[in-house]
Amino acid sequence: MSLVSQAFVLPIDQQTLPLDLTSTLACGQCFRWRVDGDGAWNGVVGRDLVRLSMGPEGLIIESSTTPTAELAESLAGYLRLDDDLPGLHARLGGDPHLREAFDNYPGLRLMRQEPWETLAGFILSSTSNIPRISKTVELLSDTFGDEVELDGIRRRTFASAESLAEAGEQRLRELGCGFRAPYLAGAAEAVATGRLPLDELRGAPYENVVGRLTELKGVGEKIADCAMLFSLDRLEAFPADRWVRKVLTDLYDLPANISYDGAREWAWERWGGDAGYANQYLFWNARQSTRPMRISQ
DNA sequence: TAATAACCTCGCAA
DNA sequence: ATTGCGAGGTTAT
Repeated sequence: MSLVSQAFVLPIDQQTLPLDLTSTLACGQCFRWRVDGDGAWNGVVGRDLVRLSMGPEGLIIESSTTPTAELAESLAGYLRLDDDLPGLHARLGGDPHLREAFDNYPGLRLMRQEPWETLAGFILSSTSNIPRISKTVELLSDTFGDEVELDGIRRRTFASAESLAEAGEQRLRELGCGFRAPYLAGAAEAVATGRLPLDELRGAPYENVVGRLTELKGVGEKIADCAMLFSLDRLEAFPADRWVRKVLTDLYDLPANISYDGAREWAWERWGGDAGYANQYLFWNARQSTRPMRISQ
């Protein structure tokens, strides 16, 4: 088994360090991870095509570049393995609705994705759905990304901001972006020119980051919150979409017409810096129990 | 400040 | 197979 010999195993103790690849990679925070026939997940992280699966001793990592301890460390950051999930479950588990979500998806983790890919993906999410977003993101990558190969699997890196800026609105419309095409092209231009330095936003105050992101046409508070929560280390971000808002009204008795800011303030009072995790667990639990998504391809 | 229509196209259900 | 509906929001009125 030459494949196994090339794999790197990152020890995982599910008791102290729970990790569930399926819920983490399928819960709607990322758009480019797929399960293959063996039940392993493959996705592109930076310039590497990576294949992940859970073995008895931990996370099995294969990569288009030789899997090393350094890559494993990088993926540990990508999967936010440093987040204390048991602690989170203990802090918020008194809430019966979160308790249910924790019990259903105990190893669901937020991720630390690349800011540009995340922002672009969620610009495309506007009035759309996960299958369509995934398809468009993949088409953009197939068109503008660089090929990477692992054990016969061929994928491409995500389309750079430069490539999408150069492509322009009309080309992005041809590739199925619809009315989001000018938004994506504009964001790509801002990032490519350095006018919007995404990586420098990581440490800035919350309101400043929201302010910078929402300067972009097509990026409102919800999409800004998604980019912040899924890629910019802002775990307090609370991207209340229609599913989460329905949870807030149906399960927590908040008024249906509560403002976006009102929902965020309410979440911060209740969950503080854990608001982002609460959001994702509630989103995925509601989404799966209402209209379960088929996890495949 | 708050409500409403328009925006592209595609996936999915009937 | 074909049709019709609604989709993880934002902007413009």
